[in-house]
Amino acid sequence: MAATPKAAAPATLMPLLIHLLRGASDLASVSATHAKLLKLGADASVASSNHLLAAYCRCGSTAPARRLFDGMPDRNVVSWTALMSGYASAGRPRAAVALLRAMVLSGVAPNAFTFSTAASACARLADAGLGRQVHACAEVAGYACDNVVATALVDMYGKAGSVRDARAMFDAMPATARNIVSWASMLSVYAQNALGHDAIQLFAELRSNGEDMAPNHFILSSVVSACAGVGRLGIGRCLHGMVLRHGHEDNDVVAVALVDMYSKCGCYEYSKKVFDNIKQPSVISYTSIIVATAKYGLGRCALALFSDMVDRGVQPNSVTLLGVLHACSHSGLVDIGLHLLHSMRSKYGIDPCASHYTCAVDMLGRAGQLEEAFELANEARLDGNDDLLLWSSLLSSCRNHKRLDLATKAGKKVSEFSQDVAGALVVMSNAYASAGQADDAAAVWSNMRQRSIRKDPGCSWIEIKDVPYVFYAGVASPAGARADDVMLLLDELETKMREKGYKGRIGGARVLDADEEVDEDHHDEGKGVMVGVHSEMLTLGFGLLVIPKGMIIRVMKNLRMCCGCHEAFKLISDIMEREFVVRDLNRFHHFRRGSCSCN
DNA sequence: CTAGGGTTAG
Repeated sequence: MAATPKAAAPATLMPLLIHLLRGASDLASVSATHAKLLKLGADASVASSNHLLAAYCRCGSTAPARRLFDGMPDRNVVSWTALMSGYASAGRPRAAVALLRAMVLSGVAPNAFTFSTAASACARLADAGLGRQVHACAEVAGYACDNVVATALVDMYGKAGSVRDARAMFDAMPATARNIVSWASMLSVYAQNALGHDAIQLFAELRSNGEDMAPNHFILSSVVSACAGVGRLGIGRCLHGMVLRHGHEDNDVVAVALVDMYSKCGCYEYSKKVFDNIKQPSVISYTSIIVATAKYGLGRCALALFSDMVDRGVQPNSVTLLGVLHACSHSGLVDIGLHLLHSMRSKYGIDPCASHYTCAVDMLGRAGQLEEAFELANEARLDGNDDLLLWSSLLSSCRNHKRLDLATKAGKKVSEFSQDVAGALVVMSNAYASAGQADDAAAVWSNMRQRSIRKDPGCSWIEIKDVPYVFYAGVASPAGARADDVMLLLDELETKMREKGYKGRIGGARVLDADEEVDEDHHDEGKGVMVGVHSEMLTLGFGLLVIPKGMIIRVMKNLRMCCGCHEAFKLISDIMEREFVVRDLNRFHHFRRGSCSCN
């Protein structure tokens, strides 16, 4: 019996169909091909429909894909997976995961492609619960040991914040199954979850037993960003070298990670150099250099970069505008900042959100325009945690400007929240303490103790020959930190500083005047809050001892640097004729010749 | 038909 033309058609049309669809990246040409196919009267085989389905999904058109899918008399695992992947990449991950259940119910067995797609949809949702269900299904179906599925699950657990599960998944993979993507995924899990030290350590493992796996741009960008997070300049520089050796310097993502790393390690000049080498900076490239410039207190310079960006036709996003506001805030450009806040919708089509308002309120507060700050805070009409953050920041400003009346108002607002308010309460306590109301300060502390609220301990660290040394206030120094020599040096410095009119103390216990690093053991009921030597001071002392003259001493801190230490650092830079860069929670201080870049 | 990277106030 001769083959009917209808049966022959798909076989002959298939290569043509694939060719046409491969070049079709927009809805118009995919539907044109679809129409042509229908006109030819070719019977829609499952394979050709799947190709069409995938083409619709590639150009992000899930609606026609869905219509096609619904009209298919037969659907195989490829049809289901193609549609699932279409939903996931079109920003509808929930619908994608729902398809997994539907396909099982309709009697089609998922394969490795299906499970990895489903896992990646759960990653987009950052939903570990749903992800765990997908993991269990994959396990039962025998696909959890497939290396692509396992890697997708590593990524899913990481994006959902379950770092331990991600690592367990990674560890369960046989060493031979771990390829460059598996390593890159695990590294990015650490980097994205602020576990820079773990990322750096895992990278070292990859280097020592990953044989022939040369680090690619995915790995380099993750590890560079891990260095940025923990301020490891030494490793960061070494990675920059690898980037150049492996020819990844033109990769935009790697470049951004380097800009960010240098800026967070206190090397603004290097950040700028890397940025200037980017041929066509993206929004993110511009944003990262604007944020870096802002953190360095170069507000005008940040604004110039911003207008440069707009002139070049690069559309700012919400993060960019936050960076620009931040720049205004830290350089006292209040009017420009407010104008930006109020014109961002009309000029750039971006609605100000909680972070923009908080930044603007902080800007007003910093400038001492506290009444205006209150007004804006009320105008913002935020809710929940956003509102708490905004009022806590305003409370800080009131305290910094010694406006106890307004601080009480803001403090009342803050205490209405039943959430973790440790930071805000410390600020409140210090507001009282600096206003000389030690009893009220002590009352806040005992209230905190009763509610068993604790604050993260402050710590500072420094990198010596690629080894980090971490110091805590009032706690034994790390091994090799020469604690006695450090204390001796600090005492000597204090004497010299006295001669220059310094009134504070750096060597012994004293009244706390900063909103951080409270060592409760030193707390003396009713007499004010006492602390030992601040961690940044210990770290600087150690740095002065071991880092040769002429080299910049780089100190990192997990909280904000306190005013007392800030003053002392300025004097010490003059006395010792040294330069230091301190990176604290949110900015840089470059000390040299008795002054600081932050003014 | 499948897995991975960068910027975010206080």
